[in-house]
Amino acid sequence: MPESSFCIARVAIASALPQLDRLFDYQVPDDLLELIAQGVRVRVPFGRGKKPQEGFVVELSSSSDFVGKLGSVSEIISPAPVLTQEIYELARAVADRQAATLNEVLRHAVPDRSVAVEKAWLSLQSEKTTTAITPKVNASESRSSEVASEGSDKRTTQLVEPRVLCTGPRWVTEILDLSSSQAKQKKSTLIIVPDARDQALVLTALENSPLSTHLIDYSSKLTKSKRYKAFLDCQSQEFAVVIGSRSATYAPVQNLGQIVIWDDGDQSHKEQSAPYSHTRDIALIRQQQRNCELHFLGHVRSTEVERLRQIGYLKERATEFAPPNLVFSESESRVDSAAWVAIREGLLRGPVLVQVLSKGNTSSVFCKDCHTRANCRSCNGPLWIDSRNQVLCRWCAASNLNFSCHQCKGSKLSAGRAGSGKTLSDFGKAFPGHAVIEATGDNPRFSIKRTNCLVVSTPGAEPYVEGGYEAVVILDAPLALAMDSLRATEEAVRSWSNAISLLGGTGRAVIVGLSGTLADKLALWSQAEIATIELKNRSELRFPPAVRLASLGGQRESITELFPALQALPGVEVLGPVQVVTKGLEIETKLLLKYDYSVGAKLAKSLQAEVAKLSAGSVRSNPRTGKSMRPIRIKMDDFDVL
DNA sequence: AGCACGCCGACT
DNA sequence: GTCGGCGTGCTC
Repeated sequence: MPESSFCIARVAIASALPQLDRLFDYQVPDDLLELIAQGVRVRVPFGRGKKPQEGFVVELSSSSDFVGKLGSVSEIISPAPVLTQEIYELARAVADRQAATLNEVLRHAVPDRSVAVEKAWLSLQSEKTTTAITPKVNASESRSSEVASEGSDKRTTQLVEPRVLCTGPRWVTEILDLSSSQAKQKKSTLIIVPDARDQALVLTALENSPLSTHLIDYSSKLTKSKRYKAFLDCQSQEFAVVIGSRSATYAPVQNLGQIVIWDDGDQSHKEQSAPYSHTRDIALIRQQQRNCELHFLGHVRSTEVERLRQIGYLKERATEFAPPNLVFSESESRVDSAAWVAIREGLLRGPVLVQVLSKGNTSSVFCKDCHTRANCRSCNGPLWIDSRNQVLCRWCAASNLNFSCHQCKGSKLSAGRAGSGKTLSDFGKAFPGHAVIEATGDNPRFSIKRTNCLVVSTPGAEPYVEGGYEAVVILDAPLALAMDSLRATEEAVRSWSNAISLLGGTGRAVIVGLSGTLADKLALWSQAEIATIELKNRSELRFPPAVRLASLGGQRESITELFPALQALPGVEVLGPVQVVTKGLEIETKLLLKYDYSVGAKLAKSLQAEVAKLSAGSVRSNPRTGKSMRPIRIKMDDFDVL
C-alpha cells in the first residue's frame, strides 16, 4: 500500500444534467493508484448505464462519506491533470453565481482533448522533473471574505488616453507595462480582450517584446489542437503572459499575478451560451480566490466598473492626457457640412474614419416633450409600440394607456427613428480618387496601410492604422442614443470614444447631431463623469447595474413551475411573464427578476435546485404534447431584455 | 440521459 | 392467469 491513503476519488461526472451536478465517490483500484491524480480524466461506472461515464477527478481522499457500496474507477483516460484545483474552484463558483452547472462552465474552461498534443506534452513533462506536473493537493485557503475588506490597491480602473504611439495604441503599451512588472516577479498575467481585432494588436506587440518568451496565444480562433497546447503550456510554465478572449479568464496558469481586462463594456465579453457569464464577473471571482491583481482598462468606464469603484472595490488610476480635438455639430442632416469639411481636409493629409451605426436597431418610445426614454408605470421597463399600435412594456407586458414621463410629467409619446438607408457608395461618389474601405463585423479589417483613404466602419470594427487617422467622423449619433436598450447612452459613448481614440496627433474628430450635457462632457473627455451620471440615472430607476436583473426563458409550463419558489424568495421582484417570439419563430415565455446583489447567491442556488428538480422530476416531458421539454435558460444578468 | 422498478389493460 | 404499457426515481 504505497500512497494508498488516497484510495477514494471524488469525481465530477461529465453530464449535461443539472441533477447530476455534484461529486460522486469511487474506489481507486490498486493498479490505478500509481496514475490517479487530482484533475485527470477518468471513466467510471454510472447509474444503470452500460458504458462508463467520463468525468474529472476533483479530489483524492482517504475516506468517503457515502453510505452504500462504492463503485470503482474503470479507467484513467489520460494522466494529464487537466482540471486543476484552482480552475475547479473557479468553475464551481462561476456556476453557482450564474445558476448554471459545473459542466456548462467547464465547456469554456477546459478545451477539447487533442491526443497527439497531449502525448507530446506529457513526454516533455517527464523529461523535466516529474514533480513539476504533479498538482499540489494542499487545501486552498478560502480568502474571499478577507479580500473584500482589504485595501483596494490591487484592483484598478483606468481610462486610457486617445493617443497613438508608433508601436501600437497607447493602451497596448500600458498592458505590456503591467505584464512585464508581473513577469519580473515571475508571476503570470491574463490579458482578456473582447475580440480578434484587439487580440491581434496585443499579440503583435507582445511578440515584439521581451515578454515573447513567456507569451501564450490563447485565442479562440486557434485550431483545436493548438488551443489544447496553449492550455497545457499554461500549466507547465512557471509564469506566462496569456492573451485571449473570454475563455482565457480560465487559463490554468501558475503563479497568477494579475488579470487585465480591456474594454469591459464591450458586449463580446459576455458568454453567449450557458453560463451566460461576463468576463468581468469571472475575473472578480478569480481575483478574490487567488488574491491577485485585477485591472480594468478602457477608453471609457462601464457603469459596472463605476459601481465597483463607488463601493470602494476598485481604485482609480487614470492617466494624464490632453483631450482630443473634438467638435460637435448640431444638424438635422446625417452628414452635415462640418462632417464634409473634416473628411475633405483629413483626406488631404491621410486616412479618415467614418463611423456609421450598424443596422438592426428597433424603434422605441420617447417622451415627446423632453425626449427621454418612456418607461412603464409599474416596473420602469422600456415601452414600445406593437403592430396594433398599443403601448406596452417590454418587461412586464403591461399596457401603458396613460403615459406620464418620469422626468417632465409630459403625457405625449413619440416613436424613435428607424435605421438609415444611406450607403457607402455615397462617399465613393463624393470623394473620387480616394479608396473607400469598408470594415464591419461581417467584413473585418483589423488594420490598414497609411494612405489617403476613407474608411467607413461600424462600431467596434474600426481598423487600426499606424500613426492614427487624420479625421474621425461619427455619424448617426442621435440614432445610437435612441437604440432600444438600457445601455444606449453608455454603448454610444463607448463606441464613439473607441473610434476617436484612433485619431492621430494632428487629427480632429466630429460627432454629428450631438449637443447638450453629453457633448459637454465628451468635449472634456470626461468619460468617468459620464459613467457616474449614467449610474446615478440607473440607480434612481432601480435599473442594472444598480440592481441585478435576471431573465428566465423557456416553455410556459416550465416557467410557471418555478413561480412558487421564486415568490418565496425575499428581495426578489418578479416581473412578467411575457411572451416573446424567438429568432426560430418559437413562442417563449420569459420571466424577469429584479434583485439586489446581496440576494444573488441565494437566488442562484434556489434556481439551480428548481432546475435540477424540473429536469429529474415528472415534468420531464410536456404533458400536452409529450415532447421532452428543453431546459430553462437562466441569465443571471440580462441587459438586452426585450 | 439511460435504465429498472412498479402497478394496470388485452392477449398467446 | 401473464406480457408490457410508460409514470417515477436514482445514479457513488
